[in-house]
Amino acid sequence: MDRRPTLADVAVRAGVSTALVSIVMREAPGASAATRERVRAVADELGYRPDLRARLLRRSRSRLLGVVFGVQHPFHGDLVDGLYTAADRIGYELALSAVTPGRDEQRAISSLLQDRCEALVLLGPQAPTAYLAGLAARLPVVVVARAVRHRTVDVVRTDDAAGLEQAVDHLVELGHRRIAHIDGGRAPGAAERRRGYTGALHRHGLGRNALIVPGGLTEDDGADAARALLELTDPREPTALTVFNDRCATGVLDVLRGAGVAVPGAMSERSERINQHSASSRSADRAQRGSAMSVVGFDDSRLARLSHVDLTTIAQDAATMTELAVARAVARLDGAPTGEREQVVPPRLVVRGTTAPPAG
Amino acid sequence: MDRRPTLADVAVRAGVSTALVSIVMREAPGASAATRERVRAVADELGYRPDLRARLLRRSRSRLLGVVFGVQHPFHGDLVDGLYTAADRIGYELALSAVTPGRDEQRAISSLLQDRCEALVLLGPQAPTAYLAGLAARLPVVVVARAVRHRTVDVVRTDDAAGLEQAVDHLVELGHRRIAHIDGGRAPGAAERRRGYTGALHRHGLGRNALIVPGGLTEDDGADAARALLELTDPREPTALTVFNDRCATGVLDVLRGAGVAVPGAMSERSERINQHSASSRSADRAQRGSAMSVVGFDDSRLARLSHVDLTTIAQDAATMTELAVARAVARLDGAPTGEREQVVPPRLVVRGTTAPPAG
DNA sequence: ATGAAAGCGCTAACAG
DNA sequence: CTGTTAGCGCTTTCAT
Repeated sequence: MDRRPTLADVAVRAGVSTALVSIVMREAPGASAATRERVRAVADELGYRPDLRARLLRRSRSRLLGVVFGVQHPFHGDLVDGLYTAADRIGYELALSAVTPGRDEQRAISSLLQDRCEALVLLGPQAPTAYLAGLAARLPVVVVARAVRHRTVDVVRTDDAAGLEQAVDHLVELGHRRIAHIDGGRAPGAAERRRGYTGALHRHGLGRNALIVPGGLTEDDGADAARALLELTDPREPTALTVFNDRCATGVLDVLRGAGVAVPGAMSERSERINQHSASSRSADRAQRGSAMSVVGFDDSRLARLSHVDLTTIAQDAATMTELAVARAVARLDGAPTGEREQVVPPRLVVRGTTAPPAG
Repeated sequence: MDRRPTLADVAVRAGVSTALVSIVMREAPGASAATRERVRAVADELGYRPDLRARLLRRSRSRLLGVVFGVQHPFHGDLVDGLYTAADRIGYELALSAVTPGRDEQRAISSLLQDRCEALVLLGPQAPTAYLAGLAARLPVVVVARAVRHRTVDVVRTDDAAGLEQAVDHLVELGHRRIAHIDGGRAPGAAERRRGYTGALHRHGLGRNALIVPGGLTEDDGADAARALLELTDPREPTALTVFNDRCATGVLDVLRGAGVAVPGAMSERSERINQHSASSRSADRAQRGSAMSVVGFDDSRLARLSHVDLTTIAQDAATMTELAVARAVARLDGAPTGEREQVVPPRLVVRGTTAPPAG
């Protein structure tokens, strides 16, 4: 396997200068149609591919956006997809750097810095604000899906509070009065969602019924929270749940259904059967009374859309968010005047199978 | 925000030549301790970071490995993690390129080619063998988790057939006689796993009971397959299932449990309750008879390890596979003598909650 | 141990 | 329209 062909190789073979080849390859103006034709033919024949690194090295502007994402998070997958699309549209490349169990955020960012990215897009970063601020002093930093209050850091996030208000409104409209929230702890967005939940409950005069159960952002966190909920012996025992995110909601659903608590939706066949037949356990009591538990998630990740999950959820508008994030990063690079540091995208309620009026 | 510091900036500030700074930054021999100290101090002070692109451009060898992965696949996340570790250990960098709903494999590979990666590591690629072969003519290509029979393509994969044999052995040992397989269609590894399943059944003299249900690699595929299975009125009605992968198994589990079919494991509390109370539907009949369905997945992705899933599964040894993949890529680059094109890693049965002896 | 100089593959002025 | 030239930031001889 010999050396890859270079611009010079193509130039020699085509009998022109390297500059001309460069022009043709970049589809820049300044070459005759005939030359273009010939150069392209030779390039194809040689299997020539421009060396991006050399190109970027030479260019003052690298047109490279660094992206840090969590390899575990389904929603990050959706965001990465959107980022590719958005970057592509305006001729930017993406450099991906993953946060994995064995590779922390710090390293992910650090490697991107070496790649000469012009700006950084961080998906739900864990790093403290101070660190992000330090980073932003070196190059434009756009944080997605997390609130960061600092004047040098751009933020694109969903209106988490509004999302939870929509969720609560939906449930109240269905007739629910006792609605609990399984929260995300210190996860990005969790505080805002808690706030939205509490606010909405008060607005509906249900402040007394507020109940926040510690959760988290993984399925296991949801499972734990659901188990805790099942232990609850309390007049405020809820008929509906708003859950921090879809992953967590999945865990909740599994445990609830596993414990015989009816959850509306695709599985209702089973639920009905359970409702017909009494049993001795607490959760069966619940079933016996004909009660059911409605569940609302957050994100509208692919997870929620699965037919067997069919989760009512608050959709984050990944397409818009990624579009804004890329646009903002580029605006900073161009020194264009920009508006607010923080861009808040409205969420959207997606009603699926897991919500229904309370039984009884 | 002014220009990032370069080698030259550091050199001037430290009062030495750029060559010396280069030596210090690379920790190469040829500089006094005092100089090292001073240069490093200045570099830190300036926040200097070597430009990877320029470095790679100059170096003949880029020490860059391109990785194509599917942003949707949890198991690819595990592999990426392992690849980072393996590459890191031998001083290679990784360039990640994602396959997303809006970005196909072709583009993912193409962008890596421009990045001057020295070799490509493809995780479960969909591309036809011919295309991969063409690629391998240009640079070393290591395919992970898919069988490709071509003399120029390196392959690191799990012994899929052996994995399914282990799964079947485990179930037979528990006493199951009617074991069905939900397969992965044309997904990487699916054919081998089917073969392993069929072979193992024959070995146990259960060939007559073989039943292969069309599935796929997503949760939805599993859900569909499970529904099809529930419709089954057949003497061969199984008491246990081997499923193409963990994702698919998750869908299967949800539908089975939703239909009231007892599956062993964390959820058994509910299952027992159901078993006590008869109902009219087919699946309830199944429950009434005290039957249960054991389920075995494949991959041992994080999904299987979730407490509420607790899936018995065939573990792919991601750490070993990634280690081998990187080692092989580098061996090709070094022109080192290598062994077989195909390296097959043994899988390992991980018994968790979803398998138990057949009821009755 | 240190420095000068060449050049990796490409683009951007400028000259013709 | 085409060619020449000068670097981008770094590594690597080869001198000193």
